[in-house]
Amino acid sequence: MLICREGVVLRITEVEAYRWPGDTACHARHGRTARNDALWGPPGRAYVYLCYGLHHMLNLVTGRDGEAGAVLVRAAEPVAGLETLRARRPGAEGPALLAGPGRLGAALALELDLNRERLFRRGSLEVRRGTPPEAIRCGPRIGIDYAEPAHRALPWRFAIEGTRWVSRRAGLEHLDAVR
DNA sequence: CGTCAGATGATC
DNA sequence: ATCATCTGACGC
Repeated sequence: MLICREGVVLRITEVEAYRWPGDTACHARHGRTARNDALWGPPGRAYVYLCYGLHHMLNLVTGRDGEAGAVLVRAAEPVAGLETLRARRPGAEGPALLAGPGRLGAALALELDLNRERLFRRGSLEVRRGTPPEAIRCGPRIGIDYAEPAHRALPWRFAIEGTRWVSRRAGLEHLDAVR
């Protein structure tokens, strides 16, 4: 899948899945609130939130309207608009540009007002179908120490086999082959 | 290589 | 107080 924004085109290389009920890593675990409302809404929209006061995180809402589910985009590789990306993140080279959800948010210049944006139509933030990966790996998600152990162990992080565009704290070597 | 603290702000 | 992170500093 591709993410398009202001002339920048990225191919998604790494994601994590979240849902509620059944997953205490999910933001929806304490119910529907102003912040996570988009997570409960109709699929195909963005769920954007600020993490640690610094990083804008991009999720694609997946569940049916009224159910909470989303995919966190953790890394991507550049397809077009490299000049713009470099200008937004001076000094960053290679994976440091786009590998990691916070870095990705900075590279895309995400803002909180993109929350609830419809993604599968023309707009300032858009998702399009790209070249499907040949093989995928999966393994545990990252940065969810607060969740129940059984949910921490769920293999719900996915990355394209062989890509170098994977978040630093969570390299491909920790993931199992899926197909 | 590794571990660690601090940044920083919306949210509950 | 908490937090789906990142960076730079330090120690080995």
